[in-house]
Amino acid sequence: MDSDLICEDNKIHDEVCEQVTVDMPDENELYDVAELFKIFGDSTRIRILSALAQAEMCVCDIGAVLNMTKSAVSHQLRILRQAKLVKNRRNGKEIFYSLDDDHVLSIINLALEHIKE
Amino acid sequence: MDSDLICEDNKIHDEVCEQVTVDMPDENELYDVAELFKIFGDSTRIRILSALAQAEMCVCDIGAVLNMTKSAVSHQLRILRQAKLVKNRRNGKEIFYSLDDDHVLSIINLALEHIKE
DNA sequence: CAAACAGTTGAAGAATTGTTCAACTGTTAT
DNA sequence: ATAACAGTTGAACAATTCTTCAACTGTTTG
Repeated sequence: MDSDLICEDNKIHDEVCEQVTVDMPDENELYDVAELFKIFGDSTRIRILSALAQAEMCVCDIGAVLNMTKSAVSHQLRILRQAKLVKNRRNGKEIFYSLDDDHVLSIINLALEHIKE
Repeated sequence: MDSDLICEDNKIHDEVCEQVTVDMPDENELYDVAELFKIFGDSTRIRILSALAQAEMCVCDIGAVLNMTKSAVSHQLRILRQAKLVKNRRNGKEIFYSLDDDHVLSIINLALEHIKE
């Protein structure tokens, strides 16, 4: 990872590298962005979010709509909850989930647009 | 995955489920969106894309800026290439990479906005 | 209080993924 | 032609991740 790195000595390359290095967004921000995308990067979770985009739903019903066990749904909902992408409220035995933020949908929709090309 | 599924017989639930099922986006589209996000969901790739957002660069220089081996960079570039997120052109010994599409950046930037809250 | 249902949780196993290493291709310069 | 450099590739290994299963908590109802 040392002798393997740099192109032959070349001022133009060095200048570009330095400029890009300086202008790079904050390392931690990029890390957080990647973490966010990692959560979107699973078809099960995207399907859950798409379902919740249409109606507040309980775990059981999400499972019914997506043909998954309650357990599998619950595991994914925990991840979505920790990422603050969904919120929930209890009503008797049932726990209803909904999107936490409209931002979530705009990101998915932007990606959907990109796909259709 | 059968007896585990549906809430107690309840017309309201059934109606919501049916409506959501009908209105769900196409299964394959959601799958493709998840695949796209999966590619964004790695900090190495996000860093590469962020670097390329600022300047066209060769593999060596990307490695220098991000402190990675050429091999690791190349492996990730292949994934980005296959997803049509970056394009390349050869110039002598060097191969210069750049973003394939401005769409790419708007998705990342939207996510960056979401992060900052 | 006991049964029934909604939901959560942890462990286990399979599958996927990212990096490294070594060997390879392709281009340039001596 | 051969050495040197830029880049790619496949195998191997470690690490992460998703689902299933079984056991658990919490709430309602008989």
